[in-house]
Amino acid sequence: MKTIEVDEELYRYIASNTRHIGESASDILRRLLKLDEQLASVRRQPAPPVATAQGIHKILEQGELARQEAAIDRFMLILSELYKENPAAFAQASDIKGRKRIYFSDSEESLLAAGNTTKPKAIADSPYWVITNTNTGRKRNIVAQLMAAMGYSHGLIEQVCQSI
Amino acid sequence: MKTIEVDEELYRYIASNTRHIGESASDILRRLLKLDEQLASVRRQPAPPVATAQGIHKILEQGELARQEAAIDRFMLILSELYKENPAAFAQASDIKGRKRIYFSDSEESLLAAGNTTKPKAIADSPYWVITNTNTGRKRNIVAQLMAAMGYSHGLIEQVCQSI
DNA sequence: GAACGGATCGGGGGGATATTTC
DNA sequence: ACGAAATATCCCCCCGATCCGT
Repeated sequence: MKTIEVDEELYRYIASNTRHIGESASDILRRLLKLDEQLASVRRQPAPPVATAQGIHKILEQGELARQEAAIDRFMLILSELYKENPAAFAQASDIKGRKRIYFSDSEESLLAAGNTTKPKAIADSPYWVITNTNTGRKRNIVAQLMAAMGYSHGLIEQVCQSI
Repeated sequence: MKTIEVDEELYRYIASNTRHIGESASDILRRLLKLDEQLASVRRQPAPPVATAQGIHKILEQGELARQEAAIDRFMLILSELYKENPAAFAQASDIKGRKRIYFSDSEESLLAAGNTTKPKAIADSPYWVITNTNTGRKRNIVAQLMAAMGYSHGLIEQVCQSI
């Protein structure tokens, strides 16, 4: 991170273009300057086609999920499977966040920056990281939000969360 | 002068756009953002012909509104969209107020000063703030008043308020 | 920042409802 | 004094992250 000086008016202009709380000056400027043009146009787009959910069914049915001792292992396994099943949908859905923490990111640092002791972990077979310092209820919650945004059915979501 | 933090890449991008030695970061950003032109165009007040209402229709139809969990999120999204659709009309319409509270302002302080615990929030992509400590009925009310003053049709106003 | 999982509890936001004002 | 409208208190629930147990 570098520090630069900007005049009052420019500062207010930048601040007025905040999209959501906690958005950094860098993020805002990048958007305004269209620095990541191609990425931006890909995001935000059409509804994710519901995945086949084969991988999810597989870990549910052949007990791979149940075999995990701790909630966090089940949590991480599910996330990894969700990513593999539909990377594009996962990418779109993964911008869910809490009141101040960001839940997913492609970098450990940004997760650390958005909260204290968030204990980020890398999601296996994916470029993503998740926050991990949460109780089990919230882990269920995060999975439910993610799956909903990815287009999975309510029933399957319930089933998966049940088993965390 | 205020200082902001920017990431490495952005910093290099800004530096690479120096026109002459000694040019300040502020100057470069102002040029890149075309800030002076933009401010001028806002000040020019280009008569508020009823906007096309494209943005409003968009968030209504493609479910972005419905996707918001809480009433306040829908409220804030609508206001942001209304501003973007017609900044000049918004500016003129936004002086609506209650018995003692001011509803909109370009500063948090003035909203705080005009009432107790008004819980002001910044409107995304705009220089405005709104009061937030109201029940849902009043939120509808505020949106209705604002849209009416901006010249939207009764039908569309009803539709939008319904969905808050 | 290094053990780690995650329950528990403090803090804060949303907004219905009680209260106040006209 | 009564009703309607506006205010803002206050309760509930959600989120964060400390800290306890393993």
